[in-house]
Amino acid sequence: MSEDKGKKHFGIKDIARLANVSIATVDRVLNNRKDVSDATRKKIKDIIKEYNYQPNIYARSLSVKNNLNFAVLIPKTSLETGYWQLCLDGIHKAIKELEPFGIQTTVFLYDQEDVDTFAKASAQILNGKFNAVVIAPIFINETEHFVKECHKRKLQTIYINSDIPSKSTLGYIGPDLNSTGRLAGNLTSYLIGAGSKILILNIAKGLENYKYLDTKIEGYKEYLFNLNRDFKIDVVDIPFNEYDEVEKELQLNVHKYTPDVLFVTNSRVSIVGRFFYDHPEITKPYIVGFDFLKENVDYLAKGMVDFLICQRPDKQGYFALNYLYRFFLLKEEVGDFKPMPIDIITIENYMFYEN
Amino acid sequence: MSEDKGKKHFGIKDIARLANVSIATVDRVLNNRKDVSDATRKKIKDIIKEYNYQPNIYARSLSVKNNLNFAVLIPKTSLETGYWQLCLDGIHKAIKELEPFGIQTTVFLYDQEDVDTFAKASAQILNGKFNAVVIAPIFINETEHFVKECHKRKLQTIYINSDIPSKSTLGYIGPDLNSTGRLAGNLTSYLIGAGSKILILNIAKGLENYKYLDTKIEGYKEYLFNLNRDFKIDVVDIPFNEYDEVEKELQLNVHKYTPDVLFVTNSRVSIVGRFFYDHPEITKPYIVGFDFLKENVDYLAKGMVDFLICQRPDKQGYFALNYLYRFFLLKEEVGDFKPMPIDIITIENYMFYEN
DNA sequence: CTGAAAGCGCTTACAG
DNA sequence: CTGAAAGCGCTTACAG
Repeated sequence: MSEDKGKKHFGIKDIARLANVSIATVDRVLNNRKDVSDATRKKIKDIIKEYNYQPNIYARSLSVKNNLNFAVLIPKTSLETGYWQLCLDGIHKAIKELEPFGIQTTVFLYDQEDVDTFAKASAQILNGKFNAVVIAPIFINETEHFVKECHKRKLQTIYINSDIPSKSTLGYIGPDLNSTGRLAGNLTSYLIGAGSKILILNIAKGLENYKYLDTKIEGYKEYLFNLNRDFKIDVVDIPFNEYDEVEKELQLNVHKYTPDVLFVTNSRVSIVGRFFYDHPEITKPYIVGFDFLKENVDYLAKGMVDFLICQRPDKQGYFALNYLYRFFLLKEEVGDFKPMPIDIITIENYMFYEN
Repeated sequence: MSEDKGKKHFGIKDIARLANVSIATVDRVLNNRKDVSDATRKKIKDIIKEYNYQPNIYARSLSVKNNLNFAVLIPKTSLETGYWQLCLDGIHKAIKELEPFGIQTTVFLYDQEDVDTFAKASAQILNGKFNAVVIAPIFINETEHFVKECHKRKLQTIYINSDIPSKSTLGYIGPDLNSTGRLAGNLTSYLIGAGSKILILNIAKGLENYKYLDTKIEGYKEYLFNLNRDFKIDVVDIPFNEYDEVEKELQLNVHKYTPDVLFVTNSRVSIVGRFFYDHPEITKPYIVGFDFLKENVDYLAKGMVDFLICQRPDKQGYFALNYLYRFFLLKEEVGDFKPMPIDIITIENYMFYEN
């Protein structure tokens, strides 16, 4: 009926006493260093196991004088999307937590519409004295080139937000994009009957940079196709410009396709919400889109957007650095793929979403 | 294009040097203790502000010798529901993290079908030397009595999982139960057309102990009623017994009501999933229920359950203790209501839900 | 292969 | 009102 937790901290000193050695020797065993006889090593290991010794990581963080330098290379926040700001928020949270451990982190931001800024920033990183770099691989070829150079210099790499074929050393942390699409398909399937019309909307500038949208769309279509419910699915690309121009395109396509569901493949779903809000004369289809941005949530709250699928960019940023910390300091193995949860937000749970 | 983070830690020593005082005096100012002249206090405060001094909480945790004792009073895990096990998992995680700060936590488990066990455990807590207690207030009157006694003894209290009218000193951490019901209503509304039939199922032993289910049901009905879509809603209580008996009840009620949606108000939704899995001859309605328990997820994965609404019992447990830590050690103000996120899980995102 | 000592950035008696 | 010193549990040179 009651579980007790007692015992004052059983520390390195206690081990030393029990083993009749100095604390330095215990430390050597704890950190798997050379220069300990097998006999004492075994004796100490046994005591550690017997007493279930847990090191005090705070004491360790105090005494250890790390000199780790991490770099972060992600797109800068643009007016069009606050998505990367959320990611940056998570990164700053991690930076603050990591500082007491002697870890310095430098953030490099590039313009995702200007590959030169990526090249320049990545060159800076290569010339710096970094131990690891967190990369959002928007430019696939340039990233491939960059990580190759990193690996030559023994610089660890980790991807966030989307994965690419050329491997980083520490894997990828972010959503499974195919599943993200499948989830959108799953939600869509609950909204409409057999034979309904679905319009997939890509609203973006320079679509060539957004290969990962294709993965989402594949998952979406595949899921719906396998239901055998004879949905009519069309895909339309709309360049992201002034609202007025996007509106014109929306008007055209909505009239052309009269969809029952609109699936917006990225965080620009608020634009579509605004469109139907401004045009109450047009029957609103169900609308599914991405990301917990203020403007998206506004139209969710107004009932214009039905489902927002969220992949926690803040957590991605936070955990990317957290994994680096664990890799370097705690020597933990890190798996190749660290999937992020994929959250579903509606008008009835958005107010509790933030922590 | 790049944000720099530099500077070795600016510490209490640096402040002391700049202010021409000893570190003890700086410490006095930092911790708002008496016995410092206004002049030096101001000088030090200015330096702290100017250099944006951030204390190293790890160093603090090392040197401070806290003697805090927390108690946790929650239902024990029963065979029928792993819900409280999840909560306990989060609590154990927090206990481990809090130990290095000199915080001892004792868990008391009571049987939610036996009020005597609650009385006995709460008496034990009152006789102990605790500074605070985390309470899951299943027994409303007994909890009211207990917290009154706690408050007489200057014992801080905090509720988790569900709230009750008699106030704890540190508020409530958990879901907004009315919203939880509304969210279930919201999802339901996407599944069915006007005039559809909905059956609400309470499957529980000793229903009188589960007042909080009523709050969920209220939110659910209210949401659906306000849509004016002429849904037919019925509520049925089924005592929780052997599966065979529940099955019989289910069979009766499904035939009687032929619902289009089944809303199971607690975590016993796997039973309903199993029922339709075992009876493929009966047309399965849409099924909405609660909680990320293994057996529920199994039937979600099998396509028998459509939506699971999850209120993160693990996080509730973790954060309850985390709040106590912040209240006592960081002197943070804690709000009255700390809402938990309400998550939606389907067959397409459950595999990424756990962290 | 092993140990004594200093130090990480704080807090806490204790002495003045 | 103020300061010198010890100590929290570790790690890190340095000496042997």
